[in-house]
Amino acid sequence: MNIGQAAKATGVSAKMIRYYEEIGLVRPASRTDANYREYDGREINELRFIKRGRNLGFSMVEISQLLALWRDRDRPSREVKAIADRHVADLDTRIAEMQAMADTLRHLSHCCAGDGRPDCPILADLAEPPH
Amino acid sequence: MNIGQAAKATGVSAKMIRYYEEIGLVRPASRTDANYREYDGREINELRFIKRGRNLGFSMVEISQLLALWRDRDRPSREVKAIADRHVADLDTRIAEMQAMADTLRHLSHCCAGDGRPDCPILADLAEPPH
DNA sequence: CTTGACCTTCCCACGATTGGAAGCCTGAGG
DNA sequence: CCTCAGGCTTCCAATCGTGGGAAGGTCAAG
Repeated sequence: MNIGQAAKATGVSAKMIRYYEEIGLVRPASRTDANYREYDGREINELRFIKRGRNLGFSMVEISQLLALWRDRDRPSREVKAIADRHVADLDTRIAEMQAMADTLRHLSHCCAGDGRPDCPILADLAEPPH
Repeated sequence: MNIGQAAKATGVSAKMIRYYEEIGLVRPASRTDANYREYDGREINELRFIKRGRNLGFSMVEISQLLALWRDRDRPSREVKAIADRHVADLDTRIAEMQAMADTLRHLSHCCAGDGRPDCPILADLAEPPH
């Protein structure tokens, strides 16, 4: 299984697979005589793990920690949960921030005629000193 | 008013003020004999406008468009509203994505004992093929 | 053997921000 | 008047995760 097939099987692009190897997230793949990387089931599973982690919004650092815990059959689930909970808290913070932005803008947009005239509460708000 | 005072007055760091000038977001500041940038009320207002736009999550491109509309006293408010609405839609999309991540993780974390034992539904989910 | 589709490494770009180094300038106190 | 801290200048680099592309080697089907 070369890098292209691994990419197709995991949803991780070949570029990214090489990058993950470069930063030490996954072990360097073994090579064929022609210097092609080759992947087996174990590596495919790790790449899928990474992909799923990215889809859940984990940073590379967090994924690296999760991978380490996954590889360790004696891990305490406490540690996994801690990482997940911290990430959820982080997501919630960012969601709240974006929600506040969206709410503010929705209100301003609602008050904006949106026609050919220049008067615009959106610009008026942006021009105001940050309250 | 030099760049440090402008930074303090607007909440935009001196680094960023220089950067905004470099990319053409704001006009190059006039200079003193000693080659120091100097800022007056007009520029301070523009920097505040940018700051407020950033706080509302607009990209630099969007802010550049909003700034242009702000400077144009004959702008149709329709255009401002369109930019704002597009941004709100974008925020809503990203909020929904992050909400889905958070919900998934909350569920998994809730099912995880979080003690000294290795069994962990969070890792189990990450290891599964992306459904 | 040719051809096209792959692989390899290497460098560059994005967006927005921060950091640092080296060198000049300003302003306040001694 | 001199000095010293701190602010200004420019330039270069790093962040994070991803994608693009060039130049060259390799594989497989026709």
